Amino acid sequence: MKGSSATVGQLERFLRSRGLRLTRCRKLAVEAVEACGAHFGIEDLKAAARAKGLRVHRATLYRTVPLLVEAGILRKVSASGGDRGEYEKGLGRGHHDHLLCLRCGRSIEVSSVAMEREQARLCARHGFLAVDHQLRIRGYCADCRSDGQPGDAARRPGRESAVIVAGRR
Amino acid sequence: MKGSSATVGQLERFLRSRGLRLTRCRKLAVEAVEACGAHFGIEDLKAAARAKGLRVHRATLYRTVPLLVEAGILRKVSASGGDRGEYEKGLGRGHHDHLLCLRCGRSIEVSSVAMEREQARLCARHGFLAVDHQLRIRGYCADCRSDGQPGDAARRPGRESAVIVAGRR
DNA sequence: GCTAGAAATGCGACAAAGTCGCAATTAGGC
DNA sequence: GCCTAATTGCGACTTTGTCGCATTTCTAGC
Repeated sequence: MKGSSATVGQLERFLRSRGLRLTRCRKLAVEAVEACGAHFGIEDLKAAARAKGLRVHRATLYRTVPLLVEAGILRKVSASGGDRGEYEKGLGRGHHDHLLCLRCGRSIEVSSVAMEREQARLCARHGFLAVDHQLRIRGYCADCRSDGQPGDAARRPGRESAVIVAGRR
Repeated sequence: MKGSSATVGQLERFLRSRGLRLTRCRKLAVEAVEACGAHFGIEDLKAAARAKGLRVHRATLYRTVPLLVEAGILRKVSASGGDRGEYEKGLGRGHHDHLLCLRCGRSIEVSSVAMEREQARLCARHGFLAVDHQLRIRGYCADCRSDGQPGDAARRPGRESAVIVAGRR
C-alpha cells in the first residue's frame, strides 16, 4: 500500500520528537489502519494484522492507538450509535461531521464551513478553547426517507463534500 | 419528589400506547433518574435505587433505559470523554450541546440557535432527516485556560444558556 | 559488532459494561 | 380472584479496556 509509507514517516517524526521508538508493532499498526475501512475499532486492527499473518497483543494495540491519535494519524470518533471506541484515519482529511442513518446504518461524512464558524463563535462566547469537536446527527438518509432500498445512494454522484464511509457493520 | 410523578405519567402514556406495562421497576427507574445528577450511567441508576433500599437487576435496567429514551424521558449522550453509555434527563429541556473541559473534567451545556439552524441547513442539503444530534467540543474552559484553579467557574454567575453540569467523575 | 539500559511487547489476570436465555413473578384485563 | 402474557431476577457469558510484570528488542555508546 502506497499511502502507508508516508504515514509511517509521519509516525516516525512524531515518535522521534518524543524520544520514542519506531517499532515493528507500530509500523504494523499503521499498515493495519490502511487495511481497515473508514471506521474501525481496536479489535478490527487486530484482525487486520492477523490477516497479514502477524500477531499483536490486544494490550499493545490499546497502547499504540493513542499514539497514532496523538501523531494525527488517527482520530477518535463515535460515529456509529454504539459507544464502542472507534477510530478513523485522520491524516490529510479536513475535519468533518457525521450523518448516521438509523435505517441503513450508513455513515455520511459532511463538512460545513458555516458550522465550523458557528462552533468557533460558540466557544468564544464561553471563553472556551476548543481542541477538537465532534458532531453526530442521527436520522434517515435521503434514500431511506424516500423509501427506496437502502444502498441507492452509493450509486448516485456524490454531492458537495459528502462521503459515504460505511454500511451497517 | 415532585417532578417524578409527572414523569411517571409521561412514561405511562408511552407504555400504554405500546401495550406495555407500568411496573414497579419502571417507576423505580424514573425515580432513580430524578435522584441522579445531570449525567449518569446505568450503574448510577442502580446505585440510586439501592440507596432507596430497593433493588433492581442490572439486566433489567439495561432493558428499561432504552424505553425511557424512547419515551423521551432520557436522552443518550456521550458527554464525557470516555465512551461509556451515558444518559441525561431529556424531558422539558431544550436541546443543548456540550463543552467538555479536558483539564477539570467539567461539562458545560450550551445551546445556540444559530448552530441549530446551521445543522438544519446541513441536513437539508443532504436530504437527510434528522432525528437527533449531538455535538461535543473538547478543550479547556475559561478557568482552566486562565490557569486559575479549576472550579472557579462554579462561583461565577452563569452566562447565557450555559449550565455546568458535572465535575470530574 | 557488543553491551547496557531503557523502551516496548506479550501475557494473563482482572474489571467494567453489556447481552442473553430461562425460570419465577407480576400486572392488568376479564 | 383468575389467567396469560409481559416482566423480572438470575447467572453465565461476551466484549472492551486496563494493569503489572517478565521477556524481548531498540538504540546509543563504545
